[in-house]
Amino acid sequence: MDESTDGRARRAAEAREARRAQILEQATEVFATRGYHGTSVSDLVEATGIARGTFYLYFESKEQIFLALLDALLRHVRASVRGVDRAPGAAPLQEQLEHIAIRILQTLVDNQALTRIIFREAVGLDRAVDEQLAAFYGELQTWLCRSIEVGQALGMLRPANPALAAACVLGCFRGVVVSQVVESETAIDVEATARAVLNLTLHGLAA
Amino acid sequence: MDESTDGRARRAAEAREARRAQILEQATEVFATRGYHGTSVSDLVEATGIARGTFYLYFESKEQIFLALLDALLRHVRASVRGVDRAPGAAPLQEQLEHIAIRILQTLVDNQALTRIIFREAVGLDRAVDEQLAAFYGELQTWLCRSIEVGQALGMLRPANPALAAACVLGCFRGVVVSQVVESETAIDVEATARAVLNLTLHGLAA
Amino acid sequence: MDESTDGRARRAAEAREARRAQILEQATEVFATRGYHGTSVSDLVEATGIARGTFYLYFESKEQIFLALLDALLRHVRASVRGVDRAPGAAPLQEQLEHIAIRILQTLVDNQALTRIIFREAVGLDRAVDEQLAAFYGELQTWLCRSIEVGQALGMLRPANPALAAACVLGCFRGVVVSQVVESETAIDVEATARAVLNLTLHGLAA
Amino acid sequence: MDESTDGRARRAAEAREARRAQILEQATEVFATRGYHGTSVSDLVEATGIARGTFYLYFESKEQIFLALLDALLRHVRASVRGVDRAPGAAPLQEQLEHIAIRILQTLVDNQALTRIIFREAVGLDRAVDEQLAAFYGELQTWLCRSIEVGQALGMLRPANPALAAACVLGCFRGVVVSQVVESETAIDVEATARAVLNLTLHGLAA
DNA sequence: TATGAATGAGACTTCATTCAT
DNA sequence: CATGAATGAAGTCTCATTCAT
Repeated sequence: MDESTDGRARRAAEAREARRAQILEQATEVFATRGYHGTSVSDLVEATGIARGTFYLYFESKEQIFLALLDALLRHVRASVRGVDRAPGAAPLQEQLEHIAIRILQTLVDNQALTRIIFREAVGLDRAVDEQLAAFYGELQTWLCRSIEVGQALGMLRPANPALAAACVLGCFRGVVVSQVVESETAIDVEATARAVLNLTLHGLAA
Repeated sequence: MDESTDGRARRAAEAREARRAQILEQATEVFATRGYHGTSVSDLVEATGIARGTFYLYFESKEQIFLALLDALLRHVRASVRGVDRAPGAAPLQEQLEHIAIRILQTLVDNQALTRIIFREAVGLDRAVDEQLAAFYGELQTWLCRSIEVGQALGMLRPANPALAAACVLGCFRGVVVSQVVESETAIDVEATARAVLNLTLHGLAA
Repeated sequence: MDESTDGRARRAAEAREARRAQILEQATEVFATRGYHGTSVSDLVEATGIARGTFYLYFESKEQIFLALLDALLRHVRASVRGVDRAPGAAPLQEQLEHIAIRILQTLVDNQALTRIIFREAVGLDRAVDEQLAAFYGELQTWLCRSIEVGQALGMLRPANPALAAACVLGCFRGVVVSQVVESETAIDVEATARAVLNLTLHGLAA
Repeated sequence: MDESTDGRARRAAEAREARRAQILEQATEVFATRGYHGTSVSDLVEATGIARGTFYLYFESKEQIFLALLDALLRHVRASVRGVDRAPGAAPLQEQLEHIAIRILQTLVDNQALTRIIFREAVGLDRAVDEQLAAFYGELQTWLCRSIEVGQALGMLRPANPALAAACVLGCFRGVVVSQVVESETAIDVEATARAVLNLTLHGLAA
């Protein structure tokens, strides 16, 4: 009986998780299309075909489902960034950065709808969302800043205000993502794009 | 009587325009502080000290006053961009770009509140606002793209996908503006910053 | 087989009744603590440890379980009131009233939670609850009125509007119950309290 | 111009107050008929013929308008109770009490709808309402308790637990109010009723 | 019988906009 | 022109009840 009970409970939990994931997925589409403020809970339940009350069975509020969405993408992106190896015997920084760039870009391409939401809704939503995003960009900026400082210390990068350079690189990357992922409907060559961006970032546009 | 009527009418029109400008200016502060969705018409009339009804004598709607704001900044920025001289005998492209960068950055610094609004509220507001912004970025992107193509044709810039490079440059610039103007409270050295960005853009980060 | 079927049915009915009683008991506590409107069906099923659906197998609705609760207490109180003996050789009215008062007060003390519910939630809930309570108070008032009239006819009570006097006595008793049972947490001396109330009711406060 | 401005402002304030009072009055009827929980903001705006939003122009919430109602009655009742004179040369306590009883009863009769609300809705509404009522009853009980102690010290009242006696008197009065004002539709003789109650309270029912 | 996920009517509240003064 | 009270559509969220398993 324990077995059957456990089995039932497990199946229920799985079903619940599946349902939640399904709602989340469809909500992602709606948010990506209509924006955060343009999306009402009515829109969400209509899109998912569930009842108004059912929505609140799975998510506390509109803000919470959006935060869950955000979380999902940020987890992906953070995972892409992790794995930098500054140890002596490791691959050269440029190569590592290239892989990181490719991984991040690939993640964003794979989650186009989420990416659209984040890059379009930027800020000005709920306080919680703003903070989450600000914290994420802060992390990214800090990590990039450190990496640049290391590169400069190693003589691989030119002297330049690291914070400014980090903002520059981050913005550059962001610009490419916006134009290639957010606003474009056509598929892109992730590797080539990532390499091109890194190339421009490292060696500039001048002949 | 015509004269006096005209005079009265002119003075009235001027007074109206002055009042409108004054409302716009104060609204800018409010929008910059609270964001578009966080700002209610109540906030606006409270900040400007006019009556609710009066607001609608000067602006059709909350969306329209925001569009007017947007317009004001975009006009400024457009004016900064114009004036590129591709004629022979003109100043070298790099120098011209430097001046443009300085002018644009200066414009954004001078209109910090408006800049904050545009860079924070980005998109996802009203359709009209989105379209206006998209059109502006489109212009900028196109202009940059052409400039890069010209530079490549002249052999001054390396071969690279011009659209991608334009996105990169635009994003880079945007990143710097966000970190130095939007999110920072301290005054910056506009010329130095503009030069640094252009330098990084043209010659890259690598040693 | 008939026998075994009957036995099974009987045992099932008993089990059902036991379960119902158990739910009722726990619901009483919840209602007493949180009030009728402050108690949700969720609170009830949580407190009783049954599933939401199960609740509706035993009670038609939230209103019905509350009516059942009410019924339980009113049955108790009614039983306490019954047994007045106006026959010639019976104990004197005062003594009888004293016993009745003691019995009623004891019943209310023994069912403190239920008493709290009834005296706090008074009226204004559902129509059915209101009617039930109104009918009960009507009964009590009528019985008291009759008793007073009898007392007056026997020359034991002073002339006074019997309905008014009944309202007075009922209210007096109610006031004591509220202050001693509903709002107080400490145990009271039921007999002494009942006697004191009756004493005040019969002989007044004046020296 | 100051005058006209002041005049306009004053008239506006008066109009506002009048409107508020009108809403309050009609809301009182609705609450008295349907009870607190049975009354929705929709009911209120429907009864007053105003728009949904207009309601919130005058009252913060459903709870607040109810508290305003409560306040109105409690102010009346408190005013009736004040004015007890324990000075040496003052009127005898009984006479004073009689006047107080008359005044309070008259107040309740004059505000029948409000009285109904308070005596029916008793407790279990919002925390704020509960507290307000509890505080009021506490005051009354305390005042009565003190008065009884004084009477006992003066030898005018028999020895008895003052708190119990106060609960008794309060309940007695309450009972009469409920039966004569709340549940009855016919007009009553306030003075006679008040005297009768006081008489019963002081001298009891016994012959 | 027992379960608990699903339902959807309806509650409260906000706010962009209008209009009589 | 100026005013600000009034409007009501629309939004978020709750909860008593149902029903497929």
